[in-house]
Amino acid sequence: MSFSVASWNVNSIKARLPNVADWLKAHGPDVACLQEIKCLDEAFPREAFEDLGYNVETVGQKTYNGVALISKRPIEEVALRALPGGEDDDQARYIECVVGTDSGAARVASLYLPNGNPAPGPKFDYKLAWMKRLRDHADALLAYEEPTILAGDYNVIPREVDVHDPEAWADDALFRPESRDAFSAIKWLGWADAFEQVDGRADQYTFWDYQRGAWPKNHGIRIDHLLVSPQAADRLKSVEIDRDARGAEKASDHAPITATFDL
DNA sequence: ATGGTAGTACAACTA
Repeated sequence: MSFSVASWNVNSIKARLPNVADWLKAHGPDVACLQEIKCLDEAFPREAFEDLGYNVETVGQKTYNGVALISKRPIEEVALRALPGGEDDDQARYIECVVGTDSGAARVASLYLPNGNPAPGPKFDYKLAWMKRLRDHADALLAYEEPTILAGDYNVIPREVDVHDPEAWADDALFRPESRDAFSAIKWLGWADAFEQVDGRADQYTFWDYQRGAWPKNHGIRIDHLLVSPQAADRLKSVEIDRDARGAEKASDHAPITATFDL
């Protein structure tokens, strides 16, 4: 039995609907975790996805942020519409659902971790605080001993080999030691980076800036990740980054990344 | 060292 989960920062679902719909028709993952939908829940084009066979859950926000989780499998429960511990945090960055699989169920989250630039500063402080909340929640989730996939735009470059020019990014919030250490600390709780688990090659990017010809020059970074619990890691079959989606007309600056499980 | 692009929304912010 096959169960696939994709993560894609679409950079506005309204601007990207043709790209996303075409991609879903061609690839059809069981679950797609979308980030930066940049619209309120009522403005999300849910019918377009329902017509493709997806159930739709969103945590939207006007202009910025916003996440969606769409699933061909039944959504048995919307477990969370925000990351715990953020009483004064009104940014739409997290949704967590339980979806049915052929072998039972899987827990899947779509998350959009704060960018954090410029660093240092209040935005960087917010990023690190959000990562601490994510760590605490990720630790709690492991106790369920379920197949769990935390998919999203983490805005963290984990390794030197995940950026075309490490020196140029040294002071960036996406590559600073504090960000990388916080990401590493989550993994050391017992989570695996799906890409590193099955591939781990250097120079495999998921984001290329619109500026400075980053895409044609392949000046990219790997910041979109699927962290998987042991019960999902044991069933992980493959991971694919779809660069073709980044090369399309009117593309998002992120490429989708898909993990496939024997679940 | 600056500016280059894209999206939202119509000025300026985010990335």
